[in-house]
Amino acid sequence: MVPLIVVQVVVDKPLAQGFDYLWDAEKLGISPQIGCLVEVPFGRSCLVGMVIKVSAHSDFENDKLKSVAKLAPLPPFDPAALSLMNFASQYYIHALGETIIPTIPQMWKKPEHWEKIPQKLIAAEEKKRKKNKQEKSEGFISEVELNGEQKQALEKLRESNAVKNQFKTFLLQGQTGSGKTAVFLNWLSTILDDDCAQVLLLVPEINLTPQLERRVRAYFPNRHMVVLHSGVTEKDRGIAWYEAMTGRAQIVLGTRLAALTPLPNLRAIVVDEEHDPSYKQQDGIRYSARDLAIWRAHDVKIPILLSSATPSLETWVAAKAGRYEYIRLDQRAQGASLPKVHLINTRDPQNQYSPGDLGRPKDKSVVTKTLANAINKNLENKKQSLILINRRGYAPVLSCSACNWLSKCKQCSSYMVLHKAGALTKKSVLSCHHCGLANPVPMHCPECGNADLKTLGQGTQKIEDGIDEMWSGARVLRVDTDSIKGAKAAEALFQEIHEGNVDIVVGTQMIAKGHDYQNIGLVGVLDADSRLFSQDFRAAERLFAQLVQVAGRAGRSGKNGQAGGDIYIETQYPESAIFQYLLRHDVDGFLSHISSERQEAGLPPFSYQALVHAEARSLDKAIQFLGVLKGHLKSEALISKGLRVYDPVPKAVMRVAGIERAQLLIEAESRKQLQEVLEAVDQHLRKNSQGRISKNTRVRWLIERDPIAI
DNA sequence: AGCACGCCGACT
DNA sequence: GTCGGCGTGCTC
Repeated sequence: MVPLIVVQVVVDKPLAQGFDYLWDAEKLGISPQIGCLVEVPFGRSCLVGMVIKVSAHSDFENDKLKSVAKLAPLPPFDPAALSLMNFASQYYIHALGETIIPTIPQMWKKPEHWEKIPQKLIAAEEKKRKKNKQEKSEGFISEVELNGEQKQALEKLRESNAVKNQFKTFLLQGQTGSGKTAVFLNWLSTILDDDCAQVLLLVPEINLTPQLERRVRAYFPNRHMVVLHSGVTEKDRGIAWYEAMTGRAQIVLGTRLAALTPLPNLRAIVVDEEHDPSYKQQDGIRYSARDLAIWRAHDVKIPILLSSATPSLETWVAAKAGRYEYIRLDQRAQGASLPKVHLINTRDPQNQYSPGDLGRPKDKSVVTKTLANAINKNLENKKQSLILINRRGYAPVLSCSACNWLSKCKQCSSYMVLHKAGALTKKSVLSCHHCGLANPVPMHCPECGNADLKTLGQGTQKIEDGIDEMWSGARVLRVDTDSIKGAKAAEALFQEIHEGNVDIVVGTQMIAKGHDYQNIGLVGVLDADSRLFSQDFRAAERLFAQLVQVAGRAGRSGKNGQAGGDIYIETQYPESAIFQYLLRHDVDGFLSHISSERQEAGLPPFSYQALVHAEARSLDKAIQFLGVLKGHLKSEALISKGLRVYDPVPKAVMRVAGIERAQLLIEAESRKQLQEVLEAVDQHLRKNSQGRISKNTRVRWLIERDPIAI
């Protein structure tokens, strides 16, 4: 009698349990191991799943057990990868199968192709060997070129290398141009002296450019590096992931999705621009790649470095409290100087055009006179200007001058944005940025028939038009997600800027991310006020970080003792604290200021939050559903001291694509307390749901831990 | 989640 | 008579 081998498998379904299967060792070739990727019959179809338990018996009726159909040609996940998955699943209240399976590239989730994979890998290897020779690298700054401060920072980091198996979190804080990248790349390169070691370098969802990739590569000419981000093709991603999880790739450079890649020989992690909101996954399992990276470093006892010019308050507070080792770079490397910040009070008539002014445009100017003069001067100096406006399209709303009609979206509680015809779009449209609905632009008001429709507000297109008109001789380029279709187009546009074929760039925040420009003399920010008074308590923190970042783009040009650039911010509220700290480049002052504000209000990082999201056909149903949930928590005495459950409220954008949305905020004094209540919420909701839809009310729900927007 | 089964209304 | 609505239950 052959002994029974039973494996427990989790699949990509919102089911908390695993399912038992028989393991036919003869058919599958080897004995089962935890972490194996398998194909199993499930219901009437087949699914890929992961083995999470191996045993000799099953609690399930043994004669109803099915057998594992296939085994992937993949080594099992290493124990650390599995413990990371387990942690993420518990912490973010997400089924284990739904946590693991989506992190596996598509290439490995097609059992019908598993036989062919070994050949594919060999072919890819061949192809790469040929290509490898042509790869360029640039931007290498050797250790001897580092300034004193950088050397000291590197020394501190290296001290941690000397102690094996030690978890330590570092915060490397330094303004743009202080040479943070050179410090951590030199650090990683010493860690990679060990041939087996793997390092993970996380970067935000910037348009990962060949530029950045080349720079990292320059430091590790003899090391095997892979890149993982959404722009990498499925096939390349599958291979890169395989090389990472088998320990062959020594450097893994990637965006948040790389944070969940198994790395059996991981020795160090760097999270660059650690404050960046794109580290937070916004659908499926809503994890923070930065937080998971820290947990991971702790779990496998390795150092982790968080790097930023404007750390998140969470990180900054931890560093101040001594929980993280705090390393500062306060000088600017390579002689670059800080940009000068100018606040333009838009309410001051001196800053605006008056009727008799020379050079005044026919229509209302899209920029203040003061900014226009600065742009003029900058043009004369043969420098490029960057104009920032965080609004795509021509105008955010279309309105009727006779009645009160506004271009509201039929399906959402938001307005449709006017996009004018251009190089990429043949026709002008009214488009909803929430549901994607696009309608032709009406010639007459749909309500009263009036032909005089007016635009309200301004977006990148309108600014581009206005700038074009005011500086007809200048070469103007617009950069936003509308002007960039596909990563190649992006690279081409940035190339234009780098080569100096553009005088004025108009764009959204995306132009400030990740790119080092050499000839930007001026940055103008047009819509800072729109984010000054937001409902979201983190809005100020985010705006400040973005402004510091764009300011840094201007400063870059101040190399070799030249004057740094200028940043002009148009605002009605120049006296507000955020701008005053920016004026003095006082990052710590600002963080200290919002830190005490948060502490007083009991907000994160001085408390821990979670949201329960609810979606339904009617808002009442969603609110009621959350109200009932709150009632249940109360009646079961789950709301203890130190825990606050707020009243359910509609979401900021209440309706999207016809679905009404509400949320319930839960706030706790400790992580443990929050964990307990969230597990109770999950259990209770699960009991009355199929998947994530409540049985009787048909409300779809979702728990989100550590939300970054409320 | 996805799918089958099952029990009630307006239709070729 | 049946096509189809979605309430309920199951997936090893």
